[in-house]
Amino acid sequence: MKPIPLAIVEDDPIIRESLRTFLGGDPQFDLLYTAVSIEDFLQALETDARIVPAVILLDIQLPGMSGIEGIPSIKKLRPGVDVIMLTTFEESDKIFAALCAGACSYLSKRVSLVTIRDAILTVHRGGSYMSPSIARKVVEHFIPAPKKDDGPLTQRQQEIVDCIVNGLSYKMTADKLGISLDTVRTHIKHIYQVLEINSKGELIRRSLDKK
Amino acid sequence: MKPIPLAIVEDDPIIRESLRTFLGGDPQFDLLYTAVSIEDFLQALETDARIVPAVILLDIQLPGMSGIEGIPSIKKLRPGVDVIMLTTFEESDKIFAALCAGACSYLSKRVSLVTIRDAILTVHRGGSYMSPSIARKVVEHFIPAPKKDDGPLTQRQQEIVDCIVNGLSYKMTADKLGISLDTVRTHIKHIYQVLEINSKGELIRRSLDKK
DNA sequence: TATCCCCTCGCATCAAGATGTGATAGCGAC
DNA sequence: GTCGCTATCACATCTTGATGCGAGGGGATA
Repeated sequence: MKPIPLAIVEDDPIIRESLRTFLGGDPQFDLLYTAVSIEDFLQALETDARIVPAVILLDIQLPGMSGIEGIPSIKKLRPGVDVIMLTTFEESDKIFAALCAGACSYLSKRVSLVTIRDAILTVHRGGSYMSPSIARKVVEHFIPAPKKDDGPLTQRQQEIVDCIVNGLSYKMTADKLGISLDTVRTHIKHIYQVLEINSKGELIRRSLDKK
Repeated sequence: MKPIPLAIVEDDPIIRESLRTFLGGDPQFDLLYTAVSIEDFLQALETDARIVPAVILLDIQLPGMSGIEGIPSIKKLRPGVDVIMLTTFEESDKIFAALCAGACSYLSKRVSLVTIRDAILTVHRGGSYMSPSIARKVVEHFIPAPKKDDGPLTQRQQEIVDCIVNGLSYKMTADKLGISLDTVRTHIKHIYQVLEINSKGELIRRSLDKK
């Protein structure tokens, strides 16, 4: 198995050297570059085409451009790279921002060097490793989805709304529900009063937002 | 440390017995119940109030009600429980369905018993463990977000659309952009042709969807 | 029973949107 | 220069939507 080309972007000298010593000394890896900032790293990538890491360990808290902000630029220069975020923070915001930016793994800095090593191997095999507490936050992100209050609408009113939101006209809605056009109008009227809105546009926007 | 109360729902006798033997023999756990189906398990939870597991190992592929379908019912009877899905499948659909239903961990059945044990401990500590390939799929779910094509609209057309989507009428849009009402109409006409739609509702829905 | 809410329907009116036909003008491409 | 695209404006017509007023039937509840 060929060694995995690596890069590290970390400003803290203690952690950086610790990583460099541990990973650089492991024959499974080929540590190509160690940067102290995104700017530094981008510069290196631009000037030296030989730096093509498969995996990057990226600190999230960096002087200048943050790790998250840097991901797009890095991916632009080295599209295939997998990014592992290293961080002391576990705020949901940062986690999701990093994942959305293209990070594929997110580790707390408190984990052991062995765990980091394993995470690199996992990522390089096409997997992903998240610290347990971070994984939990990610998982919980999916749960609030089913939390949608249907508003104070009656069941019938909700049916009307569904039709309208799905693009049906009042007439088509009337046909579909087997009621008269005027009845649909009446329902809409009441719905608008209850929801305190006054146009189909707002109704659609409102319905789409909560889903 | 008190043993962690467990329950297992698994129809395959081999896997079930394997889990039962391994986990049941571990003093860290207190294996309260082993069910072969959701129906069986729900029945047990209803009739025996002493069955209050902290963690449930739940097969996703079960005869009768599937594991995913069963999660809401289980959570209803035992709200605080953490659910770990065990599965041979790694389809994104199933993963997200399970997470949305309230599962907090998702393991491939191919992992070792030790990994399952560790996952239980992790989950019970408030974390989450996902098999690497599954974690990767979860992570990738976040990435396609920034993929929004603004459509083949010209810049001017997009301005019109923005106004409309923000709730302005044609007249208000005309005033805001400093053009005549008829011009707005003309633009809308062209926009509808290009987008192949034919109502304001569709326009709004379409615009909101991609954001 | 009286009351309230929900669903149903009708009519009327005005505002807004959808659609067709046609015209003028600037700008870049061929 | 002509062609094509974009942006602008006008007029006409028809459909749709928003809103007010009124009304009857059914079910739940006090």
